[in-house]
Amino acid sequence: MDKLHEALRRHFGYTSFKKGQEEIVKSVLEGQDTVAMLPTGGGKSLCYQLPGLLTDGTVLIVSPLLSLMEDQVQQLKMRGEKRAAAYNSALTHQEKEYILKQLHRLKFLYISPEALQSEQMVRRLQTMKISLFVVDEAHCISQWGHDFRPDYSKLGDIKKKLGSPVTLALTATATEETLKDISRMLGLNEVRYLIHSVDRPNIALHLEEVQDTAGKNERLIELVRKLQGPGLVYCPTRKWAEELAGKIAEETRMRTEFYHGGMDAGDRMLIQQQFIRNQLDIVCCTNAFGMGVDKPDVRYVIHVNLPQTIEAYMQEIGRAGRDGKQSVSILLKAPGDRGIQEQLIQTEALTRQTIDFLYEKLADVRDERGARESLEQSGLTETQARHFSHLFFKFRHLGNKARELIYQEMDFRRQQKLNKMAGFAQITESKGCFREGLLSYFNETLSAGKSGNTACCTHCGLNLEDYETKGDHPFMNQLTAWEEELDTIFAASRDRIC
DNA sequence: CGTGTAGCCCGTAAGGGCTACACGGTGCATTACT
Repeated sequence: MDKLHEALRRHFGYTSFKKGQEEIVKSVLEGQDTVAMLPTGGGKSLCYQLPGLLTDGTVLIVSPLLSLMEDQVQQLKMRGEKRAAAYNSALTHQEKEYILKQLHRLKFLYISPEALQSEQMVRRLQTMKISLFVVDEAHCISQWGHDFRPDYSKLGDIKKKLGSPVTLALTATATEETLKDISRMLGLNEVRYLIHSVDRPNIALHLEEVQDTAGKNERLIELVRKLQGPGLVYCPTRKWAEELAGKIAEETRMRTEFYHGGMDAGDRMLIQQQFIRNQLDIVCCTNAFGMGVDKPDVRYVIHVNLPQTIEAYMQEIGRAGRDGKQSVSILLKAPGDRGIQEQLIQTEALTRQTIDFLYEKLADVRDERGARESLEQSGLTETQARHFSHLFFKFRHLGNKARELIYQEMDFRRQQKLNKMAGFAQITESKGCFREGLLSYFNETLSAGKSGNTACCTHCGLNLEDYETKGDHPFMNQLTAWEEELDTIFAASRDRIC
């Protein structure tokens, strides 16, 4: 047994790596900046935890969600690794101070891109040895870094300030364009790409045209009534998710809940846990749902509207069938589908005149914080203000060209991504294979062995009846005896806490 | 762009029909207050 496998066994208790892990571990241990794709549930955290344990210094992990950080830290602690902590706004003043003091003793530090902007934190990190700089869910850099969470685009600078430690960016789904964007934004030069196919052969692809919104809702009820669950229904708006959940619950009596970013953290956590523990049949959600939800047996994912990007679509349908069993994804489309997404993009966009006006207004502003305040006073939303001030400071040194660049950045990027998604959805008008069409956006071709696979897509002879509930029980996921018992225990302890 | 709703008209009154208008996703952090 070589050293690596020996360490794998000793620290994690595994005798072999999962697909793709070993390459990634070796790559970073060789000191190579690496951008890697690994299927969700494929054991991403091991890819930095094992190298971290085998080298001196601290592993710094940038993570997009507070809940993900908490999960990871807890898992490490449960495995007996106490030198792990998360640093973010969920902490009190005292806790933050404590972590800053103990920083050099940590093996794994999880942090949000925003918290990593803190000068105090950076100064402390500069005095330490960072063995590995990790960006988890690295597609967020490209997906959010340009507008929604600009601090993601500043990770490259931070990395440099920390003396450019070995960097590892991890994601499950990214087009070639996104992978390049990630490397560029992180300022990686000689980067090694460890890529696998984004294809998930056990997820059948079905697209279906309906008349209008009423038609979608009607068809959806029909589908969830028949399909074997559990399932996810992705909706474009919070309201739609709530109404659908109500309607499904009423008409099918299946255990249905909704989930979106407007709910408080406790409710969100509860729904997520219930879904994972098979106490719900269906969750109607917005794009807020999914990251960090590692449920193996989701049998279908239905979209009642176009997602905004192909990558979002991939991520979302990819939540089905993690156990490798046959699952199905269904996109219900209707003529005016682009409308909502277009509008969502537009509400954050600014006109040329507004940009000119605001550009003048910011002339004397010194820092981003001041800029944001001033912009919000001018009536911009929080997101708009952050986006604009980010672009302002990025381009202002270019003088006259700056405004034009800001204008282009604000308008086009997201529009283009939506165009591609809408372009893909038009595939129903051809006779082509959906899977081939979809993979082409990732510069992939369908690997051999597909012929005769009727579970591929609508145009390859997919039969939705194969995904319907069979057997006597109208509801899936009847709890087994021990699960029920466990539940009573949990419920009891929950009551005590409340 | 599409949907839902508030408010108006009509005028036996009630409620149907119309127009105008608002609204729409993703999460970090931070603040001053009860």
